[in-house]
Amino acid sequence: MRLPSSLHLKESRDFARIKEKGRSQAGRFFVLALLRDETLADFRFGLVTSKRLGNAVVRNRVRRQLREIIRAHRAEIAPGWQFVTIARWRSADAPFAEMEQDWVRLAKRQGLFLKPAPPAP
RNA sequence: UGGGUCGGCCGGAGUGGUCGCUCGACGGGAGGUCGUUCGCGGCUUUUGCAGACGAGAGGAAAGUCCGGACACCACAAGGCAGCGUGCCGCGCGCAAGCGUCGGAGGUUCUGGGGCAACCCAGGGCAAUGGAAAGUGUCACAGAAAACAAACCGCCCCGCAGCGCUCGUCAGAGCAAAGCAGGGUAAGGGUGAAAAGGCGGGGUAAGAGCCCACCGCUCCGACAGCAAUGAAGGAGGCAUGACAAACCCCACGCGGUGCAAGACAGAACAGGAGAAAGGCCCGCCUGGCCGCAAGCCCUCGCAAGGGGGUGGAUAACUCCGGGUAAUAGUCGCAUCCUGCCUCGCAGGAGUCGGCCCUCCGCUUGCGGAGAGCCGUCAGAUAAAUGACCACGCUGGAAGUCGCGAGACGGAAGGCACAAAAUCCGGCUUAUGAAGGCCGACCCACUUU
Repeated sequence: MRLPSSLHLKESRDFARIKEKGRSQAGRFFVLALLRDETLADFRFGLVTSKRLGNAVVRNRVRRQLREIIRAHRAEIAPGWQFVTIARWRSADAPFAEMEQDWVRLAKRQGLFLKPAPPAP
């Protein structure tokens, strides 16, 4: 399952729009904010890792781990969503399995997934 | 020679599996075009491919301290502001800064002396100008913390009078608790720090109030290149700490940084502002650019000058991406040389692959060399990795044993930190093995 960078949200106004018009929910490690966009054939995602998380190395690692989580669940994500995942400070040194669990729980509760998720491959 | 401890420098973390990201070029598909023997081929453009191949963070990429390349600003004057540096000498460096160098003061530790304050010697440490120019801060505790302070205690005076003594029973004297006023910084207690220390005199009690010694402050012959030291003299003692808070002083510095800047891009102008200002330049002085045409007044023979009116043009600033373009392009990717000069060619080097020759031998590995092919980090909400297993380190529980110990292997740990135009220097952070250098200690050997 690939995850090219063309799915990334890059414009700062996209982030602002999701923050302003979308809904959000906070978990233990992340905040998930999302907004419907029916014109999209697939989905778009953005990541936010603030300086509160740590230095550049820590921020980069959390971003990569988040990309890995999203990549692993790409097939389950319903098309037409724009969503932003904001890393909270606790995620700086969290185990990967717990981060994934937290993100999946948020995604399910916000209806990001297509249907009851099939068992992970 | 061996071992150990400490310090400095170099070094920059292993293996495999599954999956992923960015870039390059290759192949495939599609379009265009040219050729065609109608099979297809050449060139070119473009898009996606869960296509194959190759490459892909550092010694500090960090801090942004210094120097340079490169680009723009009007070659950029003076002052302020801002930024940087900060004991002295010597050496290196343009500078930041550096030094197994020498010295000065400070502070701290150890040893010695002293009742103590403090002094002497040795070692360590530090961004070590200024805290009597000014502002600010100093928690908690404590009565009081910076133009210091009276809680307890001590002392004096007054009121009061438990009670005691004497008594000629009239009274007299002493006098505790308590209350009011005052003195006092010796003692207690608090604190990181309590207004110099100790001894003596002195006093109602005390106090540099006075005296000796020690310390301190000021002046300072003289010594030293200097930091600074200091004979001597004066002063009863003032001046708590922080300048890595602002600040003051001295010295140094064109500014802005690839978000520079160029192209697409039309500039003989797309929109908005700007109603006289804008720029150098954050502020002032100074300078440069601009303040249109038209009209009126005025000076002048004239060219032209001055003033007013006028209007929204100018300098300048900001925004946008419809056309065009588009996940904008270039700048921007090893080095050198050449040019038919800006994208090609040649050469050199790095790494990888294939193959050949030679050498060593553990006989399938290591080393050397030649050839061919490929490659040279280039992201931009920012790729260069994620996960798992092994590995290294670590040694818990538990088991065995009288015990010494043996078996056992859990948790934890495997750094600091990520390019952002490029190069050089500096500083700071930091992990294993291993290597080098220096100091000290111990043992042995030789002289």
